[in-house]
Amino acid sequence: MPRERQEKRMNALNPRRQPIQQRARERTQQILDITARLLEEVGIDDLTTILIAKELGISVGSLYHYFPNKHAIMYALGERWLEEMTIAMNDMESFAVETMTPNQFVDKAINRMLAVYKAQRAVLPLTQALWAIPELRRLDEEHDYLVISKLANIFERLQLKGSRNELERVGRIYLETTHAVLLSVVSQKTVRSKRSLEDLKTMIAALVQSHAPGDSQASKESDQA
Amino acid sequence: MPRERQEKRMNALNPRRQPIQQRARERTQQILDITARLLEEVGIDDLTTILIAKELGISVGSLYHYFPNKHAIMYALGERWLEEMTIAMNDMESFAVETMTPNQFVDKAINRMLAVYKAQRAVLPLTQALWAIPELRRLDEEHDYLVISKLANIFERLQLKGSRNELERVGRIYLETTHAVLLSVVSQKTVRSKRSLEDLKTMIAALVQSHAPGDSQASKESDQA
DNA sequence: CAACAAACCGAATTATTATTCAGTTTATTG
DNA sequence: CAATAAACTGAATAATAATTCGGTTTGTTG
Repeated sequence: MPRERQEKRMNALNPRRQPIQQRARERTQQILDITARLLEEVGIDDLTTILIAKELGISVGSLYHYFPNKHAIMYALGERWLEEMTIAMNDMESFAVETMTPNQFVDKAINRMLAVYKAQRAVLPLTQALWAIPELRRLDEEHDYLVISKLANIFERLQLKGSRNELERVGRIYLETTHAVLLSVVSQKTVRSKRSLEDLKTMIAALVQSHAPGDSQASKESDQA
Repeated sequence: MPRERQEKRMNALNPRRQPIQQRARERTQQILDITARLLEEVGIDDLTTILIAKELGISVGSLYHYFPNKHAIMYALGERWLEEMTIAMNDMESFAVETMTPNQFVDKAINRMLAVYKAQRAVLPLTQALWAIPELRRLDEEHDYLVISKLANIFERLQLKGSRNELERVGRIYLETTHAVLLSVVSQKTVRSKRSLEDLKTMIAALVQSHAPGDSQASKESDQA
């Protein structure tokens, strides 16, 4: 019963075929690489199929030989991103969380996430596109779900307080904050970049700490009294 | 020497005229209101001039009577946003910062910022558009500059450590974090929303604290030893 | 090397939208 | 109530970009 590739949904967004020839397999990658570079350079609005083709030195016709439409290329880029993130989150889950303090976990986890952001080009326009283009929205949601649920798993192992629902809410705050600040971090020069990364760790550590047992969010409350 | 309106730059993005008749002044506002609503509902990509006109019950021609082009409408929306933010930042600057603890300041400052985000429709698509559309980029930069420099002023008054440059870097982290999390906050229901707001305050408080004199970022370092 | 398929080409087609403009209606004013 | 300007109309135009398709070149295979 050969049905390896049957999980594929959204036919209109998947590559036309699994390329037969070596050359073709390379082309598919080239298209994605060039598209990522152009996305970074010119932004989503000026990213046209003609531009991609020209930059690659092939014709638009050839481009459409590999992808059924423009969104399919973006979709493939989004899948790449999601895969990287999946690996990273699995890495995090395999940390010996139980033997770590929350701060130790945060330190390692943020470093791991930073590596993903550094490796991937065009993170900002890509993630914006995943949100803005209805056909790609599902990928964005999958991404968020992945990160948030894995984080919630880890939060449980760290013995944080609160229901599953609550831990997932904290996961979203973690995600949004980390995403926003890492975008700054990767665009800054070394010294500033390093300091901003420290700031991020400080903030996320405070977030996690505030949900640890034995913390009654005391610092703020007492001030307000 | 009457030259009231001479600060206007970018003729192509400003309204065609200061409307003479009452009706017309209302129209200008209506256009902005409808555009903001549609921006929220359909997103930037499906926001067409025809749609705006139809939704308002006027013709495209009329739309162009008020604004020279589509970007000018977005630009006006961006200006509105920038004005709100300017008022908010001035408010913050007028806090009696010197008599407050950092945490007290953060509490009030975040509340003030939340009010801006709650009052404005379509914050996410609007800010994305300001970033993505070259003609509007200047507004985005003005916005960032406004917030960051005002924050840096306040940080100085709070006696935070570091050069002006460093305080502005911290201002950016403050801005990015607050923006990202407030977008979540305004989209959540009451209970979750309230908790996320608390989380934001916790994180920002930690950020500010870590730059206060007498703090050697001890908590994280000691853990890593 | 013939036959077949994979890759490729790029001009032509299609679709979508912003923008214009020649006129019409509505308000203001002397 | 003319006369003038403000508001308005919507079909026509212009520009841009995605997508198609008939045909060519290149690679593979028996």
